[in-house]
Amino acid sequence: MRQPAKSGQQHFIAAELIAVLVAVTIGHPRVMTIERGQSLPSGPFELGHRSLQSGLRDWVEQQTRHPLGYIEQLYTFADRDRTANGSAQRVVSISYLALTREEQAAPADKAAWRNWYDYFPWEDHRAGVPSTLPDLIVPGLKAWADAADDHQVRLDRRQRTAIAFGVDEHSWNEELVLQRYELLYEAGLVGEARHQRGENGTLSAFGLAMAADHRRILATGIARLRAKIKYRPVVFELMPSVFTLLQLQRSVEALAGRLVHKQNFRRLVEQQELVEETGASTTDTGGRPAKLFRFRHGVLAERAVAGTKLPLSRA
Amino acid sequence: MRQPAKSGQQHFIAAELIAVLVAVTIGHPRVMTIERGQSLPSGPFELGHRSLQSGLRDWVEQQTRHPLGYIEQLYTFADRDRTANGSAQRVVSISYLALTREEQAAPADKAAWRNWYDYFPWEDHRAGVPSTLPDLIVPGLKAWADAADDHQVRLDRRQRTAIAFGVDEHSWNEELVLQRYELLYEAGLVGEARHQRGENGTLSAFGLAMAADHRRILATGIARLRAKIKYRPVVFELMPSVFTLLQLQRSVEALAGRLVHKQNFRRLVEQQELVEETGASTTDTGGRPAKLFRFRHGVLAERAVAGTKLPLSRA
DNA sequence: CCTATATATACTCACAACGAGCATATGTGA
DNA sequence: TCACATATGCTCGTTGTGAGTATATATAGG
Repeated sequence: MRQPAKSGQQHFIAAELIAVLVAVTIGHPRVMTIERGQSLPSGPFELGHRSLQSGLRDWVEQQTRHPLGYIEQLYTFADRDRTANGSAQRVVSISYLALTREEQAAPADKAAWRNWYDYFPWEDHRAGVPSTLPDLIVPGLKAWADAADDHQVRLDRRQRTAIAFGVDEHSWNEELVLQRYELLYEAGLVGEARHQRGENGTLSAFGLAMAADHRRILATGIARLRAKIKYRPVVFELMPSVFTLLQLQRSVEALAGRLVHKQNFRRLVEQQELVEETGASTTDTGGRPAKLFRFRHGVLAERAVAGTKLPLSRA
Repeated sequence: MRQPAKSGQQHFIAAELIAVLVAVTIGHPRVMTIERGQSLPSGPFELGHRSLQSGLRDWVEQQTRHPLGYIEQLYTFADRDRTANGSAQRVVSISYLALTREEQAAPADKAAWRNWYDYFPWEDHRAGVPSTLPDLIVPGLKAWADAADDHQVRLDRRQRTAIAFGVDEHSWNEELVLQRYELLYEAGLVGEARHQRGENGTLSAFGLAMAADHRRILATGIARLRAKIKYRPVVFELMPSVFTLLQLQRSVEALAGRLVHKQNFRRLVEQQELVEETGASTTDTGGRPAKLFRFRHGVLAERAVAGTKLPLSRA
C-alpha cells in the first residue's frame, strides 16, 4: 500500500465551481453558457467565499448577470491539471445544478442561453426517435463494439449500447443521459477535440462539443434533472409565477425529451395538489381558454416525498 | 457584488476525504470508526493519489486494514478551519459511502465496527417505535418549537418535526435520517459538544456523539443507503457470496430500521430475478431448511432500473 | 413416535397507481 | 356555420403492493 503523508503535512490544491444553469422557454430547455457556447459558467473557490454555494452564485452572476434560484450539488471530481509553468497541479471540480426562470435579465457579454439539445441531439424524442439514432449513432456504436478484440468486451459493449439507447427489447430510458454520452465518448464519436460542426455550419448528429469535460457535466445535470422531476416538484422553479397546465406539461416534456399523456398528466398534478387556480384564464393559446394556475408553495413544506418500494410490514 | 480575483490568481485549499464504511452482520448494521468510535476514517487528498476514490481507499485501508468494495460519492462541503498558527484556512471535505462485507479482516488498532444505531437510537423501528421517541425526543422538539418567539417559526418547527418524526397524520419515513438529525441538532438535543453518555456509561436516548460533523455525515450516508436499497441491488454488496432469503431480508431490515413482509419480500426478489439458487440448503437456522441463493451478477449489466413516474404517451 | 416450534412456500384478496383511449365542452378564426 | 385547437371528464385494463391465510418441511425434546 502507498504510504500516506505524515499527519500535519498539508497538500494544497485548487477548487473550481461549475454550474449547469437551466431554464425553459416555451418548450425549449436551455442551458447557460459562456465563450460561444463552449463552456459552462465556472470559477475558482476562493478564501473570500462564505460557502461553496455562495461562491458559485458570485461567479455565475458575474459571468452571466443572471441570478441563481434553486441550487443542488451534482458531483465532485479531481483531475491532474497542467499549469502554465508545466508543473502538475491538482484541481478539484465541484459541479452544481441550478434552476432559474429565463426572463430575469439579459445575459452578459459572451454569456448566452443555448438549447441543450444542441449538445445532445439524440436526447430529444418529442417528435419521435431522431433519425440519426438508427441511421448513424447506433450503427457507429455497433461498429465500435465489433471492433473489440476480446469476445467478452464485444458482448459488453453491445449490451451497454442496447440498454442505453433502447435497442432490441430495451425501451428508451430518458434518464440514461450520462451513460449514452459516455458510450459515445468511449467510442470516439463525440471526442471533444474533433471538429463537431458540419461543413456548412450545421449541427452534427453528434452535437456541439464543449471545452474540457463540460459536456459531460452537462449530461450529468440533465440526467439528474430528468430523474428529479419525477419525484420532486422542481419543474416549478423553471415556470413563471402563473401558467396553464399545458405550459407546465410542455416544460416537463422539454426536460424529459418525450411526450406525456395530457389527461393523465393533469390527473397527477391535481391529485398531488401541486397547483391552485388563480381564478383567471387566458386565451393566448387559441382554442378553449385555459385556466391559470400557480404553484402551491405549501407542498414544499407539507410533503416528505420519497417513494418506498420495500414490502413493508406493520408488525 | 463581490469582485472575484483576476484569472490566473490561485487560491489553494486543503481537501479531505471521508468514508462512511458500512457492513451488516446478522441483523446489525455497522459502521467503521476510529478513535473509540468518535470519528469516521478520513485523510487528506494528496498529490500522489491517482483519483479521489483511490485516495479514499488508501486512507481507509491504512487506518482500518479493511478494503473497500462498492464506493459512491455522498456530498462535498466546505468549512473554514483554523490551523495551528491561527490563520483561517479553507478545507473542502468530500464524503463517500462505501459498502463491504465485515468478515474480510480484523480492523486495525483504534479502528472498530460500531452498530450505527448507537449513534441514532431513534432510527431503529424494527422492534416497534422506540419509547424514547414519544417520551423524550418528540416532547423535546415540541418544547424547542414552542420556545421560538416568532409565530411563523413555531409553526414551521412543529411541521418539520411532525413530518420528520411521523407525528399526527404523518407516517414514519425511514429515509429522513438527515432531516431528523438536523432538527435535533438545531434544537440543541444532540450538540456534539455535550457529554452524550449517561452517568453510568449507558447510551443516552440521543445517541453517541462524534467528532466535528462526522455524525452528520453518517446520517447522510444512512439516508442515502436507505433510499438506494429500494431501487438498486446494493444490499448484495453487504451479503456473503451465499445466503438464505431470510438472511437477505434481515439485512434489508437492519438497514431500513423496519420490518418487511416476508412473503412480499420474496415475491419481489424473485420476480426481479435478483438471485439464483445454488442448489444447496442450510439447516443452521432451525426449522425447515432454507435454500441457499447467490446474487445474479447479470442483473447489474442487464438492467437499467430507474422508475418512471411521468404519465408518458406513445404518440 | 409425537409435539412444539421455526422456518419455507404457495395462494388469494383488495386497493391504488398508471398507461391508454373515448367523449364532450368551450373558445377562436376563416 | 364549420374547422380547429385546446380543456376537461370519465372509463378500461394491467400492474404493483400491502396484507392475510394456509400448507409444507425441517429440528429438538420428551
